[in-house]
This record gives sequence, structure tokens and C-alpha cells, in this order.
Amino acid sequence: MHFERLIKVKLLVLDGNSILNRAFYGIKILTTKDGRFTNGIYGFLNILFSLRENYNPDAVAIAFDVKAPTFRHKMYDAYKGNRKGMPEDLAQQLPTLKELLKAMGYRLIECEGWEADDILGTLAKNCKQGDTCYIATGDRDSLQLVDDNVCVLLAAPRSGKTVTIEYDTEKIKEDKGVEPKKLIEVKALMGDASDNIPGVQGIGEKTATDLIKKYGSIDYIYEHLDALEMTNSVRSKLENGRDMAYLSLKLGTISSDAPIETDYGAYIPAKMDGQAAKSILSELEMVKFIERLGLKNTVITDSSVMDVKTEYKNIDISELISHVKKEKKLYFVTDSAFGKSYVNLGNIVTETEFSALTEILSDGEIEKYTHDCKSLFSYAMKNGLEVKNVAFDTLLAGYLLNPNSSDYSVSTLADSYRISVNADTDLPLMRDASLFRELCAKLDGAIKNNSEEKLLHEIEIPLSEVLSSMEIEGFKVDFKGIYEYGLMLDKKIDELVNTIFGYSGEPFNINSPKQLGEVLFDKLRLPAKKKTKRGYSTNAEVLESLFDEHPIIPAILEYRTIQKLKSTYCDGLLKVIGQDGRIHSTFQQTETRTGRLSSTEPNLQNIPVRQDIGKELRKFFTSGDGKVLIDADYSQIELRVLAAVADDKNMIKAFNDGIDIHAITASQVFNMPLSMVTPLMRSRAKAVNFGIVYGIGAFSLSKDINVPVYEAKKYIENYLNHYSGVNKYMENIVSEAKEKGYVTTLFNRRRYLPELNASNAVQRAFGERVARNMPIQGTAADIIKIAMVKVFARLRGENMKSKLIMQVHDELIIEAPEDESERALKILKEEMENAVNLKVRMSVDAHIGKTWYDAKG
DNA sequence: ATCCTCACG
DNA sequence: ACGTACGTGAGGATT
Repeated sequence: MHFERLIKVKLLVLDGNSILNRAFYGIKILTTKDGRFTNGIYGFLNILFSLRENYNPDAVAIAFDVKAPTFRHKMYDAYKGNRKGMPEDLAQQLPTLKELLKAMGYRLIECEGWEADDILGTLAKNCKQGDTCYIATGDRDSLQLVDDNVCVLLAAPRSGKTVTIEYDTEKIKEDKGVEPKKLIEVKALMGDASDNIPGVQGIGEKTATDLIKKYGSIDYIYEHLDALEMTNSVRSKLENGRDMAYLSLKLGTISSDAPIETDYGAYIPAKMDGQAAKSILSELEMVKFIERLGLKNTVITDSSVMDVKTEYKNIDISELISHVKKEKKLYFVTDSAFGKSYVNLGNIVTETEFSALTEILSDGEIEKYTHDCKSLFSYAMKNGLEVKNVAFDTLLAGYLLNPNSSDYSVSTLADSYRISVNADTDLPLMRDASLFRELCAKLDGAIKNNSEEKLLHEIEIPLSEVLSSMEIEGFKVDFKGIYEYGLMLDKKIDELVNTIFGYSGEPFNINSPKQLGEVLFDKLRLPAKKKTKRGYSTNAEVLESLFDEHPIIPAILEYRTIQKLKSTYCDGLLKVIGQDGRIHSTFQQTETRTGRLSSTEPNLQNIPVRQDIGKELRKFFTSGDGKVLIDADYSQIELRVLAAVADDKNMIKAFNDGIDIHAITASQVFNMPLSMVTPLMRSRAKAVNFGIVYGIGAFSLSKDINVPVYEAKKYIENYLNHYSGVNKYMENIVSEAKEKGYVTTLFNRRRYLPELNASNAVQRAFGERVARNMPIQGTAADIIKIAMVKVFARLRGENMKSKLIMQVHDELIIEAPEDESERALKILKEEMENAVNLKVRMSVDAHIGKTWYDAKG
């Protein structure tokens, strides 16, 4: 007896393997800290979630292939060898994905002897009147399944992301010119190389579509071949290709009789097993999805700030303070919540409360546990307070534990380090507090485990205070000067635009690489050298190679330079000058994967210097009245670090003897006495030195210094022969990285390198270069950070008014009252040179000037 | 949101 | 056959 279902069901069927494949190739690389690949799962979930949102299915079926191939696929294989298997990086992800989907309540379909598309076919075929079947797949083959109730959602890569395009009967007719059912007939005639469908030799898409449109089917065509109207050439191709046409038809037709449950009601999702799903997602470090499934810990988030504030009103401040004093610990999350003892700074209003806080913050006996101590230091500094004894910081710790991450919020850290809420209190605030305490303990353990305690407590935490001071001090600039410089640039831009339009014969947007490409390479017929995803490449390298080909090229190059100066620097900087006439950049301490700082809003670490016209800008970066700037930079810090970490005797000696390192390198690479080294040779050797630090390849070096690849290769070989310590280091560091999964700096800063396990050779090579470079760039970053902490302490300790105001990776700037300047310079140089004690001595050049332009020396 | 380009070390 | 040196941030165009 069969009862018709009363409720009509919208069923979403996913071709699991195909979607996973699309997702995998759509996302570059994504792994957990220990190097497990997760990009396929990540992309799959993104697609699944977006389908759920867009189509709101009542039921979901997810089909996966089971190894044993079907008859149809056996024929494939017989016809054209083995089909490509799944890459190892992806195959590893499959079992976890399945487990997760089950935990989410979905029913998976795996049917011995049947592939996923046959399952799709069967479910499509069984779509009952009134039901709707959506088929999500990346395989165009499935388009043949479309009918009035069946719609295919084709996943396709579109500019880096995977989007789904909806195909119903109309859309297919429009696109392909035939009904969905006829698609397979067309394909049987035209073939499909990517699917190993042979088709009829010599029949292409156009002819195939026309034939099927006219005659309806392959059967009909072959039954009436002699009588049908067509050219003799097509007729004879069809005659010769008869067997292939029928074979192709078989190969391309998706089965619809897989032995599976076909009642859509059976695929209505079960209740999610939240615990299981959450545990899998935490292992995958996919906090975003934990949130999307509503499984997130209820921790300190923006919404809970309100709770804190309302509850705070009932707290007796003096009780709180005496408690903190007794415990000797203050858990402190700025503008959010505290630990067992908690205070919200936003609520500190009365005088007694304020002074009480002063007392606690500056009490060195009381340990402060923070998340983002830089903002605490800033708050204190702006209010004339001092913060002593920051004992732990979860933001900095999270960064040190994995600098590859991009989200170090308390809630995310809590989820990725598997902190669960101890729900023994009904006060949400207490729950947050205990969670934060547990997070501190957990991260502290992890830091110790990695031997990163010194890095955290002696470098990063003290550095936070230095950075907060630098941000607050800011850099004085000459508003009027920048403005007028901008007017001058505007005039030049006008002239250049006229010149360029004169050559192009028509106005166009020079800033648009697309339009520029069309003008240069279509209209003016200049030879295009390179292509990008979106069209012709018009970058400086390409334009320079065309420099003498057409007078428009030099004009465009100059336009680009000036336009950049105007928009990024003049307009950009004017926007961010404060009321005090100073620019207060933000120094990001948890941004880079190597341990460097970065600078934002504005970025003051990329103010022009290499070209004269841009360098002018530095004349507008000045010191306050009665003050000067002291600019000090390390000479070749990265090469010195290389010499030290590689323990290369030759290079160490060269540096310690004070020899020009690029010149001596040239004499080695070109095998001649130092006195015979020409400037050209020196500059090439310099490029080799740089290249070595970056993990060099002969190809890139040859491009950089304009010599043949074999020549570049020879230079590198000579180099590594002479600097044998460097050679050994480069080999060892890569094998060590492969073994451990990460590399470290001299001060134990760590970077994980999941790329080293990639099956893709390009990604692996990248991982190897990073393995060679990060310990060098990172150690240099450690060194200047140590110097900053020391300089800051000296200036403060000696009650000087001089202040650190800038860092540009190997360069520090102090703003000093004129009468302190010589002393400040001495301190700066001394602390920088003696920040660390390596076998290679560090050398610093320092200059005093009224502007950055002058002080740079 | 992502790409392209280009500024810096 | 393909891509091609490490690390950043910002503006403008395009999707």
C-alpha cells in the first residue's frame, strides 16, 4: 500500500566527491597547526552552507563514490586508461568530512558498485510530482538530469571562489540550444575530451547541436542516415563514427537505477550531534563554522559587554580591589570582562575607583593577565598611569604559538585550544572569567612547551609598551608642505595625462590596467609580454621592456609614479594627520608570519626613498620645535644574521674584518682579487646575496640581474662553494623543517610550514624557500625588537625626554630634544649594536637631522 | 571581495 | 607544462 506524502519535499542532493574536488582546487592551501590539510573540507562546508541558505532544502542527501567502479566507468577506463585518482592531500580529508557531515545530521549515500552521479540520477528520476530536486555538483555531465522538477546547481570556480550556477530546463535550452535530455545525444556526437568521451571524429559542437535539434536522437539519425538532409562530408563522418557514437552514448548516460532509498522523506536531516560536530571542527581549527552552527562558547564577545556593564553596577569596588590584592592576580580583558576579579575600564568613573585602579595597575606585586596588553598600556599612558607586571597576554601568546593564524580573539583562541566552559555558575560573567583563566593556563603551558617563554615575557610583552608609546607619540608632519607638494604633483599629472591622450588618440582611464592594456596592445599594437587572469599585464617590468618602443610608455611610467605619490602618500597622509599635527600609525604586533611588525593607518613603513622625487616626501616628516630626529639603521642585518645562524666562518670573518660584503662576495663569485671587482660585479654579487636570503632560484636571479640562467646558476654555485656554511645551513634547515613541520629563529620564534607536505610541487618549493628565509628575517626581527625594548628602558631609566617614534624593520627613529640628541644617539647606536651577542658583530649607522630626509644620512 | 599595481625592508 | 625570491599595506578598478 502506498500513501502519497502530504508534505512536498525540497531535496538537495550533493555530489560529494565532485563538490569536494571543486572546493579543494578552489582554495590554495589551508591546514591545521600540525599540518593536516583542511582546504577541501573548508570549501565543501562553505558551499554546503551557501546552498542551505539559498535553497532552504527540507532534506539533504550527500552521495559519495565507493571505490568499485560501475560498468560505465569500467568502460571509461578501458577506453582511455585509468582516470585520475584523488590527490593524497584531498583523500586524507574525506573520512573526516564524512564523519562531520554525519554529526551534522545528514544522511550519506554510499552504494557499493555505484558512483555518485548514478545516485544523483536515481534520485532525480524518482522526483515525485510536487517535490523538487536540487542537484549540486561540479560535473557538467549531470546537466542531462534536469527536468521540470529537477534543477542542477553547478559549482564553478569564479575569481578564486566557488559559486553555484542554477540550471533549469529554460537555462539549458538557452545555453545549449537543446533540451536537457538531448544533451547526452549532442555530447555523444561531439565528444568530450575532459570526460574521455570519444564522440564522432570530425563533428564539433555546432554540427552536433544542429543535428540533434533537427532530428532528435542518435537512433533516429542512424536509422534514416541516407535519407536525411546533410552534407556528404558530415554523412560520411557519421557513418564512420557509428560505433563511437553509440559507445559515447553509453559512456555518457547516467544510470537511474541505483539500489538506494528513493523516498525523499528519508533524507530529512536528523538532529545534529553538537558535541561531535564541535569536536571535529575544533580539531580542524575551523572556528568560523563552529560559530555558524551555533556551537560557539559563550565568551567575551561584543554582545556580552552589555552584560558585564549591567552586572558591574552591583559590584562593590572596594571589595573587588581588596580581593585582587589578596589574590595578587588580575585577569584583565580590555573593555570586555575580567577573570575572577573583574573590572571594566569603561566604568571606572569616580575618583576613588580611579585611584584604586592606579594602585592596582602600578602594583608590581599583582600579576596582570591580559588579552592585548598594548591597549592596556595605551590606556594607562594616556591617563598618566603605569602598568607593572603583565604576567601573561593571550593575544601575544596566541600569535607566538601560531603566527599563521589571522584571528586571535579570546573566543577563537578558546575554541581552537579546546577550552570548554565550566558552567558551575549562572553568572555569565563568571563563566567568561573562568574561561579566560583557563585559556591563560592552557596557552602558558603551550608557550613553555615551545620554549617561547623568553620570547613572550622578555620581548613581546615589554615591546607592547614600547609600541603603545610610539603610537601615542606619533610622527610630526608638515601639513602645508605635503599639501603644496600634492598641488605640484597634480600639475604634473595633468601634463602627463595630456601627453598620454595625445599618443592614444582618445581619453581613457589610465589607472585601469584593462583599458591601458587595450590601448597599448590592441590599439597601438605594442607587443604584449605577459598576461594576468584578467587580461594583459601592464606592470612596470613589462612597460620598461617597451620603453623605446613608443613615446607613450615613458609617459605612462612617470604617470604611474606621480599618481602613486599623490594618491597613496599626499592624499593618504593628509587624511590621517591628527589635531596635534602628528601622524599616529598603528604598529601591528601579531600580523606577520616572520615576527616583523607591520604599520597601518597609515603605513609609515613604506614611505618612498628609492627615487628622488618620492624621497622628497621625507622632508615633510619632521621633529617638534627644539627637537631633532635621530635615525639609526642596521647595516646588512639579514646577511649578518645569515652568517651567524649558518655559522659560516668565511662570512663571519668578512663581517668582523669590516670588509664590504658585496665586494668580497663578488671577488669570490667571479673568482678574482678584491681590487679587480667592478661596480657591475659588486651589484650582481649584491643581488646574489639578497637572493640567497630569499631562498634563491637561478631563473629569478637571472631575471633580476639580466644574465642568462646558466650564468646565474654558476654564480649561485660559486657562492655556495665559497660560503660552505651557508650551503650546509640551507640544506639542513629544509630537512629539519620537513621533519619537525616548522622552523624557528634564534630566539625560538616559530613558524609552521604546512606547505612542505603539499603534493603540489610549486607549493612545496615555496615552503622550502620560506624554511630558508624565515629564520633569517625572523631573527633580524627578534634582534631589533630586543633593541627597542632596551632603548626604551634606557631612555626611561635615564629620565630622558627623547622618545622612540618609528621602526622600519632595520631602522629606528628617536625624536629628541636638541640638548639630548648626542646622548640619545649614543644610546640608540649602543643598544642596537649590543642587543644580542652573536659571532657576527652588528653595525649601525646613525644620523641626526631636522627631517627624516636629513636624518636618513 | 579580489585583483593589479607599487611603495618599503 | 608551469611557475619562478622573502615579508608587508594601500589605492583604484573590477567582479
